[in-house]
Amino acid sequence: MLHPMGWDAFGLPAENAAIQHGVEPRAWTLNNIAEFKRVLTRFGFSYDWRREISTCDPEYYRWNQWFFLRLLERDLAYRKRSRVNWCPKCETVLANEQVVNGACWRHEDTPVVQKELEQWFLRITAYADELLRDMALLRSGWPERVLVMQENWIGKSRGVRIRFPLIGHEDVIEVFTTRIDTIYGACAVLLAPEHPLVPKLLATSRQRHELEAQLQAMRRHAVREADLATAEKQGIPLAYQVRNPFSGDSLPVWIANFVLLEYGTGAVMCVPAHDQRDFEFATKYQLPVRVVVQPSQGEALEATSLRAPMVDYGVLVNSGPYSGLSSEAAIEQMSRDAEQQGIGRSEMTYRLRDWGISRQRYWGTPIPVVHCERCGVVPVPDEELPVLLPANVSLTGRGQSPLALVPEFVQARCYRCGGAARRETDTMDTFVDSSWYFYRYTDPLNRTLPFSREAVRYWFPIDQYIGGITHAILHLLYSRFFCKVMRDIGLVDHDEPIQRLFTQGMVLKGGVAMSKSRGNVVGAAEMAETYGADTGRLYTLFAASPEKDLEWSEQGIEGCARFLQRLFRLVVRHAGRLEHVPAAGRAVDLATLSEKERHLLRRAHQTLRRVTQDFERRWHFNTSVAALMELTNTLHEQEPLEQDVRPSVLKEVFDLLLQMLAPMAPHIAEELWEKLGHRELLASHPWPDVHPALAEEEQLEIVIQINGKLRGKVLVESGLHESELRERALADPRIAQFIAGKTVRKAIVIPDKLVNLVVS
RNA sequence: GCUGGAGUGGCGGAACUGGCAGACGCGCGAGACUCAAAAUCUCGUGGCCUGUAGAGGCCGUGAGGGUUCGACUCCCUCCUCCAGCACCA
Repeated sequence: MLHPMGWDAFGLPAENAAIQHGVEPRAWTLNNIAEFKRVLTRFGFSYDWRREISTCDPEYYRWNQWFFLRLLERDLAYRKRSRVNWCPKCETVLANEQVVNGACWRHEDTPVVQKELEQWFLRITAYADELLRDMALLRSGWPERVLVMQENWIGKSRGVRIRFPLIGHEDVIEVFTTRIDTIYGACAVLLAPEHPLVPKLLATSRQRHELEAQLQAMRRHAVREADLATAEKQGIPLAYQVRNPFSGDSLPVWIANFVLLEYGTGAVMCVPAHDQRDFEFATKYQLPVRVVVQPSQGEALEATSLRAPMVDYGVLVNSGPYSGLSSEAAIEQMSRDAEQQGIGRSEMTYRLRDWGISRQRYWGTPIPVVHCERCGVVPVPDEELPVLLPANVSLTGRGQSPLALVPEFVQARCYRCGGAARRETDTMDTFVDSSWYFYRYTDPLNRTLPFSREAVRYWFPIDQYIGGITHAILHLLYSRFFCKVMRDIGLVDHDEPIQRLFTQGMVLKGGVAMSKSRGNVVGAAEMAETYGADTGRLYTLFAASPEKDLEWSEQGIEGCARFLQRLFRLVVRHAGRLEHVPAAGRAVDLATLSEKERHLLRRAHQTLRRVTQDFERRWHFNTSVAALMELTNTLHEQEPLEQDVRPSVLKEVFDLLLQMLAPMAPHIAEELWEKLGHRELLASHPWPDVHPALAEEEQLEIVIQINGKLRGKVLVESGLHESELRERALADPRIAQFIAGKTVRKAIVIPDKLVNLVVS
C-alpha cells in the first residue's frame, strides 16, 4: 500500500500573506509545511515520508513545465485573446469553475468583472466526449453524485446547426437548436451582444449611433448583474430580416442580452410557445406567439391564452409536412431533411470550455515559453527546464504579474534565432500541479521523467482515492484529462487514474467549510496538546461517519479521553498477572470454558466481526469505536476478572481488544501491548481473524409480536425450526394472556429473529 | 428552476438486506466515596398516561397518505435544510 503525503504549496494564500505581512512566499510556505508536518507526526500518522513531494519544489514544477511543452507540441495548449473572469481583489484571472454566483470563489463579496487578455488555454474540450464516455468505467467505484456533476459540467447535447439566410444580403446567421421540431413556431432570430455579425449589421444601419449606445448599455448591465440568470430579458431590434429555411417566413433579427456567445453558435431562434426564455422575451416585446407542438394528452393549447410555454415533447401542429409527427420523430426527420437540403447539420455541443490556466501571479509554475519578435512564441527546450521562479520579487498586490517587474527574468534569448526575447510572465493555475501529483508519489526522485512507466504500471490505477466533495468537478475532471493526455503521450497505459473514489464530508466551523484558503482551520494541534494524540484521533473518528459534514465542536471529546483512561487502568490492573502467560488463541477448547469465559470470548469475537466489517465494508469508524467501548464495558461488568476466568483467556480477550484499537489509538495500544508481555510490535502484528464458533450465540432472544406490536421476548437455542418456534411463542404465559379468547389467524416466523402473531 | 443528498431524544449520532427505534458517547438527575470538591464508581435519563408502580398502556424517526403480518428503511404528495448547476437554446 502506498500511503504518502505531499504539499499543494503554490497558490494565492502564500502570495496574500506576502502582500499583507511582508513575508517571502517561499519562507512562509516552507514554514507552514514544517508546522503541518509536525502536527501530522504528532498524531502518529504512518505516512511514507520518503515519498514526500511539494509542488513549489523546482524538481516538481519542472514537470508541470514539461507537461505543458508536450501539450503545446500536440496543439493542446494554445494562446487566445479572450474575455476572462477577473477578480479585482485577487487581481488575477479565474477559470469559469472558480466563479461562484458571479463572484470570486475566495471573495464571495467581490463581483467578477470581464477583461480582455491574451491567455493560455488547455484544450480539454478535445477530450470532452471521452471524458463523458469513460465515466462508464467509474460507475461502480465513484459516488453517483460526482458523476452526475461531471456529466452536467461537460453538458453534451445533441442538436442541429441551422442556417437562416439574411434577406437581401450575402450573410447567413447560424443557429443551434436541440428543438428543431419547434422551428415553425419561431418568431425571431436572436444574436448574442458579442456576436461577430453584430458590428457589421450595425455599420449599415440607419440609426447606427442610437443602436450602438443601446448595445453599450446592455453590455455594461450584463457585467454588473451578479446573477445573470435572473436579469431581465432585453433586446435591440435590428432592421434586418432572415428567412426561416423550413417555413419560408421572414423573421426579424434582434440582439438579446440572454444569448451566450460561447455556447453553440451565439445565435438562437426565438420560439416563445415552447421555451421559457423566449416566452418572456416575446411577451415583453409583443412578438407573435405560435403553438406548433401540442401535448400528446389533454387539452390543446391556444396561443392567445398561453400563460406559460409548453416545453415538453408532444405532437406537431402548424408545421407543414411535419404536422402530426411526434417531437421525437420530427427531430429525426427534420434533422435529416435539413442535412439533405444543405440548410443545416446535426451536431454535438458541449457546455465544457477550454481550461484557462494563465495567472498573473508570482507564486506558481512559470509557463515555459519566450516571446520573440521574429519567431513568435518559442518553447523553452526540455534541457533548459526548469524555468526557475526568481527569488526576492517585490509583491505589491497591484498591477500586472509581479514577474513582469523582474528584468532578469523577463529578458531572455530566443531559443530559435538567438535574438532578444521576452519571457512569458504568466504562471500556471495550481490545478495543473494537482492534476498529476499522485503519479509522482510512485517515483518521487526521478530526474529524467515525471515518473517511470514501470513505477506507474506497478501502482496504478489508484484503488482508493479519498478527497473532499469540493473537488468533485475541478480537480477530478482535470486529473482525468491529464491521465488521458499522458496515455496519448505514452507515459501510462490506463484510461482512468482512479478506480474507487470516496468523498469525505467537510469539517465546518460556524457553518462554513474549514479550509486552508479561508484560513479558519482550528483544532487538531491544540487537541493533541491537551488530550494527547490518541484521544484526538479517536474523537475525530467517533464524531461522525466520514462521508458526512461535521460541525466542529469539542463537546464529547472528554468521553474519548475517559474511555482510553478506563481501558488503560483496566489492562494495567491485570497486566502483572498476564505478562508471562500465553494467550489462549486459536486452540481454545469450547467444552472446557466457564460461563464467564465463554461470554467474554463471545463478545470479543462478535466485536471483532463488527469492527472488521466496519473497516472493510463501510468505513463507519464511529461504530467501531462504539463497539470497542461496549467490549470494555462488558469487561467491567464481568469484574472481578480474577474469578472464573483463566489468565490465558483474559489475555486472549485483551489481545484482541488492543489489536482492534491499534489502528485508531496506536500509541496507547502499543504501550498496553508491551505491558501484557509481548515482545514484537503490535504495529507489525497482522489483523486477527474472527473465530466463528466463538462468536456464535447459542441462546437467542426471539421477539414476539402480536399484530406487529412488541409483546414479549423468549430465549431459545439457535437454529430452531419454524413450527417449534411458533409453539414456544404461544406457550409464553404473557402471550397466552394476550391471545386468550382470540383467534390466531396467521403466524409469521423468521427463524432466529421473531414471531409475529396475527390475531383478531 | 434543474440535479443530487439529508431531516431520528436536550446534543453528536446508531439501527448493515423491511423485523426489539434511540447502540455508543456528551449533557443532565440521583446515589456511593470525601470534612468538602475534583477524579472515579453505581443507577437513571424520548414524550404522555395509569388507583394492581421492582407493573403496564398509548404516542413517537420533518408533515400527510399508501404498500405490508410488520416501515426510520419501500412508494406517492408536500415542507424544511444543505450541496452542485443555473438564461447552455
